[in-house]
Amino acid sequence: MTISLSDIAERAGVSVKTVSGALHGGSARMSDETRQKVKAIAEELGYVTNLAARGVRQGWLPLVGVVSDGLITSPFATEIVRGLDGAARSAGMAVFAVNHSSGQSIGSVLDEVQQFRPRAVAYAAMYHKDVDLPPTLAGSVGVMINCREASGRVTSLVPDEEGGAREIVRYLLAAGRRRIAFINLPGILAGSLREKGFRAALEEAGIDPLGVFPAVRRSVYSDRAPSLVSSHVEALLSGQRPDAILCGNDRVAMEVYAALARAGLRIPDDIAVASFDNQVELASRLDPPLTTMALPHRAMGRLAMEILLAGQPEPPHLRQLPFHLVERASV
Amino acid sequence: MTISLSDIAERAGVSVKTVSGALHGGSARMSDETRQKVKAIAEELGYVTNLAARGVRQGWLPLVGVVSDGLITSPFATEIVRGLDGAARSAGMAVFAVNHSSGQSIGSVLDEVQQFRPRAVAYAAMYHKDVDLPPTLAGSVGVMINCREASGRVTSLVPDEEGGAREIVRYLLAAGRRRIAFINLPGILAGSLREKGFRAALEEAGIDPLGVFPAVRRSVYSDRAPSLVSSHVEALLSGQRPDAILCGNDRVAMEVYAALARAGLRIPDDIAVASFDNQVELASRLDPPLTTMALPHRAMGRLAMEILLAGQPEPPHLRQLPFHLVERASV
DNA sequence: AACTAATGGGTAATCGATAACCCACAAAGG
DNA sequence: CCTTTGTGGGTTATCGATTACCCATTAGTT
Repeated sequence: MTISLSDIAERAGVSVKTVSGALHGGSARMSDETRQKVKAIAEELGYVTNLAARGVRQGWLPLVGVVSDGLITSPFATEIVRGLDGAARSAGMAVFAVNHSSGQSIGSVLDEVQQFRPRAVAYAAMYHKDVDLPPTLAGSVGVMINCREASGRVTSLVPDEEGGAREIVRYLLAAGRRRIAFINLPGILAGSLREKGFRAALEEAGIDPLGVFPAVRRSVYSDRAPSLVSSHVEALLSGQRPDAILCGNDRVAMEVYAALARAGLRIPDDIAVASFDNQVELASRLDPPLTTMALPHRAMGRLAMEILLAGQPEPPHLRQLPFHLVERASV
Repeated sequence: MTISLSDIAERAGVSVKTVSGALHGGSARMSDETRQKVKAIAEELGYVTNLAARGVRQGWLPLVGVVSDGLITSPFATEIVRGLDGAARSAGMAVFAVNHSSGQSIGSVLDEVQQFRPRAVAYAAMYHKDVDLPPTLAGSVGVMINCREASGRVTSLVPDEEGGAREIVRYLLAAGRRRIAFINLPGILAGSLREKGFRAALEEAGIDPLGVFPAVRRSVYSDRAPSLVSSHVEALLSGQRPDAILCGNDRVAMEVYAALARAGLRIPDDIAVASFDNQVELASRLDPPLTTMALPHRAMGRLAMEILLAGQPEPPHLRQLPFHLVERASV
């Protein structure tokens, strides 16, 4: 029971193509009078463009498909969508997000998206990782976000983990800290890259790292299992006490805060704490508020959309985007 | 350069309609041989259904539009989408999320969605609130999620705040707690409804509440502003000490934990702490893990989709969904 | 053997919007 | 006065899939 162009045409006493031209074809030649009349009638009837119909003709819908590795759930991932959405909107496109649940193959999810004939498709990972796209599918994905595509056939946007780690360590050094420890996230790509940056920054200052510890996350399903973070902190404090602890993420920092509080140490006077993520709700509410490196999620989203919608695609490459230091009171 | 039914038809030496029947019309009468041959060729050519084309004919695309009040950003809101998505998937529908940014009118966002001719549209709020849908638009929204529609023209699904509060208080009472305080969230609908439940549960047990405090959130933009939560806790401790503190959400609970730690009190031995939200990342990581009432977000999403896709719509009504107690170690 | 019924499949219209093409008319130029 | 140019707008084909309708063949009935 929706209104179509022909309803408007009939009512206005003109042809369908004239209505189409008046409403959508910006430059279609036609008297201003006709255009106004058609627009008025369209408005009156409550006409809403049928993009499906246009899509058949055009061969695509004004959609950009975003296949994400798991549901867009984390606060950082949301930032990716925010970046994508902003850029898409200004190009008259809508973002169509589909999650790649663990049971499915990438191919089947991509097919699911392709059914809607999107203008372009991106693949986004929830955390920085390596992703293998089957060779046949490389052509249907325009950009990989927050992950490195192994074959190099697709442009990938990732955070510059190494550079980010270097920057925060330099910042700690500039603040006069010398005995710096790193409670890192184990077993993930970001962790190993950051460790490289961490060591490089200390090396260039001629300082030895006080230690790099893996922080095992406390599983959601075993609430009673103690975290390794506090034992790492205790180990650190029992030796040559550090004057700064760099944490793999804000949640680790939260545990570090608790452990330091138990030991009666003040932040940042006795020990500075810094981390990665800038999970605002958490970082800004800790006491003292946490200094942390914000991931370039929004920028990755925005850039991804620009690449997707650009007429002339660049040759595939890996692009590393810089972190952004958020200074609060913990250093 | 995509494959269409006619490409397959040509290759198979049959008509387009036969191909259509073989691939999509499950019950179309046709020899098994033909069907298999067509399917094989479709597979070989990598055919992907063009939903836009089907959509023109059908009058709608297999999409359910979800207009959300701000970007789907909070972890709880994600649960709504998860619920919607699961139910949509099993009905062969995809969820098309569009965010209602503050600058836009609801009408214009709805039009934006309607352009894609979705099968149904829902409106979801990020936190429990009242929403006024302009009368003209009431017809185009099938369900309101996490908000109450004022006119009563649209079915609304909301958490049963009052019941949830009653339940957690009864739980505290059952655990032997008698002097219970409530550090609530001020100025929001959920807060006032929970307060009713809080008082009701205590009243039915013949116990006076130890106090209800509004907790002013520390603004993200003024990191240095002290939270009122800790002063509330201090006030509580200086009087007749409570044996349980119910918190408006997990973040408030986090601040309460910190304040109690400073006062040298143990949880739950000296004071039990409970709250609302079940923000898993936070609640399960606090020490001790936090007992909290989980919001029925996933259930609201699932039920919303069922209502949207049900053939026979019920008359509009307000439906309150129960919270779910997540027992951890803080009580 | 003729007639009905079922089966397999083709023809062509249709959905709504767009676009290539054509036509009628008026103004301008020679 | 005739031709050119431009302007406003209609005709009709098209995109890809679906569907109402029709036709041919074969199997089953009497």
